[in-house]
Amino acid sequence: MKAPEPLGGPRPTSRDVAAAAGVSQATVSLVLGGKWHGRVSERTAGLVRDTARRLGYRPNLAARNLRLGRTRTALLVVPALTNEFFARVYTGASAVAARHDFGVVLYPSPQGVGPARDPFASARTALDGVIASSMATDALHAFHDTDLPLVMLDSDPADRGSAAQVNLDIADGMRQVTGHLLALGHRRFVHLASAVPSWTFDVRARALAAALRERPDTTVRTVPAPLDVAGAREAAARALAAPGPRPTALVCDDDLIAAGACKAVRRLGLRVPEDVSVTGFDDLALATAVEPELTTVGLPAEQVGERGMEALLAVLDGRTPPPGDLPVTLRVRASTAPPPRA
Amino acid sequence: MKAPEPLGGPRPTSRDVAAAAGVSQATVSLVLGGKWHGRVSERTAGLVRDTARRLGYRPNLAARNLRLGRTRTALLVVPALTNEFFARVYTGASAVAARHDFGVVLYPSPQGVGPARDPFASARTALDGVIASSMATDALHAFHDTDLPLVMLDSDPADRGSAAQVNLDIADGMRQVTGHLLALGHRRFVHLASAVPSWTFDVRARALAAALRERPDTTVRTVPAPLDVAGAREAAARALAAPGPRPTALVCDDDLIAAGACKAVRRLGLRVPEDVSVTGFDDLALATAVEPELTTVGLPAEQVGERGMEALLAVLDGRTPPPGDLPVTLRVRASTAPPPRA
DNA sequence: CGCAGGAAGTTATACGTAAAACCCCGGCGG
DNA sequence: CCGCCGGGGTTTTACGTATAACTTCCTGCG
Repeated sequence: MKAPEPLGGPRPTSRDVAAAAGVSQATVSLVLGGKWHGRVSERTAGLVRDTARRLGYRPNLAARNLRLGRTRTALLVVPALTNEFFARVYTGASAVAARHDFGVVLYPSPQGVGPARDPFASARTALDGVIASSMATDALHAFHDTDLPLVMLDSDPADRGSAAQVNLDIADGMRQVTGHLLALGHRRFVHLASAVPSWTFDVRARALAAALRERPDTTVRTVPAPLDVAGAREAAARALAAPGPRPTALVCDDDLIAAGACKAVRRLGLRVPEDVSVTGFDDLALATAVEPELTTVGLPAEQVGERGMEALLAVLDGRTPPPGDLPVTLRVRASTAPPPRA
Repeated sequence: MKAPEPLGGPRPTSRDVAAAAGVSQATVSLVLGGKWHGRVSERTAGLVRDTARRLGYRPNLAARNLRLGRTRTALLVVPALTNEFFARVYTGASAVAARHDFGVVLYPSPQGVGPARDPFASARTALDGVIASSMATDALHAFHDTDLPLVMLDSDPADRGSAAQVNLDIADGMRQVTGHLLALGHRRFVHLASAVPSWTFDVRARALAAALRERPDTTVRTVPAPLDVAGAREAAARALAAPGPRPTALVCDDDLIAAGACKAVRRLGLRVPEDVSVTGFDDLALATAVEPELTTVGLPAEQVGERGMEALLAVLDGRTPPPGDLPVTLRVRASTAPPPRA
């Protein structure tokens, strides 16, 4: 009836449990490991389990990891968790991991770009594999070199190497956005493009350019914008103040940029969407919090994490992860409308 | 000149390095561990380091953790990473950890409430300590029982037990909000209160009630609201549609709720802040993305994480973490104004 | 009666590291 | 000439677990 090791005393080991139960350490390991059928009697197994519970036994994971040579732990590399998209990716990956008795540890790669510092210096535990999201090309080399199974999320197929990949059909998203705006009658576009160099943004730019190239009556200007509302607002303000006819549609690489763009439009005394249409990307919580609600592209972020983790598990299992991009969906809301008749 | 273990071959161990360098494993461990001064000659040390680099040696962390009995890893328990506040807490904790050569692994406690499933089942590595944020009382017991050093963030002092605590001066934040609104002339309040049972929300309610109790000419009604924009909007709509004189100020437990409240107000054809003032809490990115920008209470989320990690390190070091709540700041923006003159 | 074979364990070993304890040798003070 | 010291290592052990290999006992069968 005494508390399980009230304090001070070191944690009980499987040997302690064995001694208390009057069996050998191997038996304890067998029973608690679940693979004792036909090796240990029901009665002994029960006794062992009770004793373990009574002593408050918890297996030493460091020892187990050493013995097994695996840790059932994956490293998830993300640029920044404060970005809702990556928080959702983590959530998805973590959920699948939990289901397979896996753990996920994060490596917040410094500013999402540049030659990330050695992530393994930060990992305090051995890893079974790596899931890297939206990494810059050069940063990836650090991983390719480690012979650890690698899954890349939302990243350039050209960097693929021997890694598995889980990608979003970003290009299709941008095509849908463009199609939607063209159908509404827009012809003069500004692309508020993220300044962060990353495949996920390059694809947006290329898809937009490709779509408009087929329509000679359209114009588009690309303006770089930082990935935050205040900075994006300024960038958008400058874009709108530029000489020449005013653009009727602002195509933004991200919802944060779109929110900033909306503010810039209104600051000029114009209305969204009557005077200027604005589109976002990602469909963050923000998109339905602002007014007007943003027309944007919904990305299945959790699914990216889930598929990423599943791919890693597949690789670890010697299987080949299923190919195929994840579909994205255009969410038409209130920030887009036909251009003014001018 | 050959690549460090191109593939296939198992990772080299310290023994492999020793063999290649023609020294004993102990020497390798000594040199790479950095504590060899006076034990190993400069020349040998250099040789060992070169050999290790050449073979691409990485110490097996599972073995090290086992040997040392410590992992330099902390568990951070958070309700949900998609909540920007907790993502920032993680960021802060992680930064301090990295500086001290520590790791942080997350445990996303299911829906932030209820008797969390055993977090140690999910941790695939042994832990040196736990940082638990905004936990429900009962869920904490699971941790108190483990004899692991525990730091609690933003949680009820009554649940403190033997753990260290890092708290925000939430009550002061709510006092400032209330003071600001009273000074503007508001008298009829609605408190849109989070339905999640948690100390951080209870304090808001108590502080608001206490502040208004001193002013007999005020009225306040408490309306529960979910922690998302859409749900909060509905809750706010119901509150505004209630019989009796319309409230002039909506005090919200969270920026998400405030954003929803703003939308509800406008849906009724009213304006924020001319007809109804709205205040938030947390100062998320959202607060400056919506229009009007939200008057809210800024919480130093990163600092919470930093102080939490520092407190844990202190405890592990046998020191006593410094007490004292972290200050919060009222951010007066555009969503509050004097009430209409009726 | 003898022995195969299964049930129920036990003994022994390996995982890779850190570090305590030990060893050897050259120089130096007594 | 002996003993001692310290620089520069090496040998050895322990950490706690999982599991392969081995033992023992019993039962059933030919």
